[in-house]
Amino acid sequence: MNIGDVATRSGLPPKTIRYYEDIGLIRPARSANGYRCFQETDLHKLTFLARARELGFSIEDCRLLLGLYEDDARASSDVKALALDHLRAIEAKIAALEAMRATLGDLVQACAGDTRPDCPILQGLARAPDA
Amino acid sequence: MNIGDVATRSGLPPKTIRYYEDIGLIRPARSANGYRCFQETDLHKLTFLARARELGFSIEDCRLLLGLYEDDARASSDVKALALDHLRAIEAKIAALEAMRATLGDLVQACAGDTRPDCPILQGLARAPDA
DNA sequence: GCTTGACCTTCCAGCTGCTGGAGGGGCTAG
DNA sequence: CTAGCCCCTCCAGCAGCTGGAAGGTCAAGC
Repeated sequence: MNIGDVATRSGLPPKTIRYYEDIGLIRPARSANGYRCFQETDLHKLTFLARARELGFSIEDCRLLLGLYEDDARASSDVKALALDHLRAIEAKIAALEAMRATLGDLVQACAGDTRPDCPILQGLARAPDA
Repeated sequence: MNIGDVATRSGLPPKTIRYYEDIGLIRPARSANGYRCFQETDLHKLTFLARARELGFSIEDCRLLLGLYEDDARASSDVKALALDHLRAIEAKIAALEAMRATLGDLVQACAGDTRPDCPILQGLARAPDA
């Protein structure tokens, strides 16, 4: 398979696939003409990567996950620990965003949104956050 | 005031303040020795920026907000529109993260997390997302 | 007067995770 | 034999800083 085929099949753009090779996540073979020549296993790894990325895992996490994926002697506890850490990070991000939403939502609601210059949003930004 | 003072008072690192000058968000005066010389108005702008950033506004949004902040003839509707757009973006991010949390949470719960290699998390990543 | 140390300056490089584009080669069909 | 699509590499850039090098300045203490 050429890169275009695995791109279509994995859902990842060719550029991204080249990048993943660059940073050592995959090591596709090469044809005589220099084209990357992907096997089914490469495709599996790419779809695995695509899904891990969709779940928000960092590239370095993906590297570890891929290592575990390929290691038949892995302990599922290692995978779970990684996933749990990431889950906590996601939850922290959600909490931070929800705090933003709450504050911003209040400000937006307080703002008349008309032609006058008075604006609680700007006032809120200029004032101390908890004042 | 020197940069260290405004850094302490605004909560922004000196590096960030220099960066904000670089990209034209602020224009502090200079002392004879070349040091940046901040007025109270600069400090106000910096704290404004710090809070806008805390609420997740992009630098370009901050630039617009700062322009509105300084424009006595602004219409609050302009501010509100910007804030509302950003609020929608935050909500979209929350939704995306909550989808991740749900999927990842299910996988984590299904995983025994012991010394055996069987791992629903890895299986989930290898399998189609909706399959 | 001199040193020490904290502060200030500029500039360049790097982080994440791609993405766009330039400049060039290969391959297939008409 | 040319058109058009695919492939290649390499370099630059996005956001929003952050770290570090190399050097100037200033106040305090000896």
